[in-house]
Amino acid sequence: MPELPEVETIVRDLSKSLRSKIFSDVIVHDTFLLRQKADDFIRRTRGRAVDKVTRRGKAIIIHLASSEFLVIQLIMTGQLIAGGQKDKHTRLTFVFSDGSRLLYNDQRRFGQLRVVGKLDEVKHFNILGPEPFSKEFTPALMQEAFRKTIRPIKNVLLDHTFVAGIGNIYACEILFRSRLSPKRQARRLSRTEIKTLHQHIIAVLKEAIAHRGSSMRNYRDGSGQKGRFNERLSVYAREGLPCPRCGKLIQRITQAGRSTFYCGHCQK
DNA sequence: AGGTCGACCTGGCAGC
DNA sequence: TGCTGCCAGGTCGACC
Repeated sequence: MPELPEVETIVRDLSKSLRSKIFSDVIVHDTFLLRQKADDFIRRTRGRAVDKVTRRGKAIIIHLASSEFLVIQLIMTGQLIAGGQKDKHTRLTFVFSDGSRLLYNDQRRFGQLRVVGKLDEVKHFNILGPEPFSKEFTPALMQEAFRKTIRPIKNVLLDHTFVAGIGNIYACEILFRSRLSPKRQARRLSRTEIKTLHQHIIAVLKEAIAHRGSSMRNYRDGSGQKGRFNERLSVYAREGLPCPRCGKLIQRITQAGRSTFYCGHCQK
């Protein structure tokens, strides 16, 4: 479900709404999503104060005052909703000492939650590439990564060991803005094209955050609201509609088992 | 070793 | 209405 901009929106909301709250109870309605025994998860959460909330890639990290971390990966359909009514997709209910509640809802049950003492206990974090807004994510680093692969550029953008946080929606949008065909081999990109791509990765993600992310079906922010960026999508989920730049029809192809949307006329 | 594919799970929607 | 098949924002492991 959510990519970097959606998770960043949730993290910013939670940073305010959870500030110095204390987990007074955790009700596990569905143990399937927990990466540890439910009693261990509850024991390490209950009674703990929230220190701060951060993000790594598409994962939400709630720093507990106990120096442990509650790591939440929403994967496809996970939602964290403040207040609201429990429904059939509510998998956990977090109760705070001031009486407020935070629901974890997840239609497809792909989400993962765990409490760890150190972040490197989460295997996923150890293979994750740099954050796109970090200093280390540079055109030079991209060029070095591209040199080593024969894959098309779309597949490389989706590879979280290359850069963290980009998913299918933003991979398509970034390539559209960069006027690059998703089928181009990454290693064939020129220095100038890589620089352009680098700029658009950052610009598109920042713009999406400014619009509180994109809501296709399930994404909601911490207040249960939809994101507004999907109104600005140029190609994603727009097969057969006119390209906003040239008017030719948007095409859909499959790459590495995922849908790619692009304009065959102005993405070269 | 790099790259692709299917599995994971649930539900919405189109087509018949 | 009810069935079938396809599709979905991600990640992981099996396999070539």
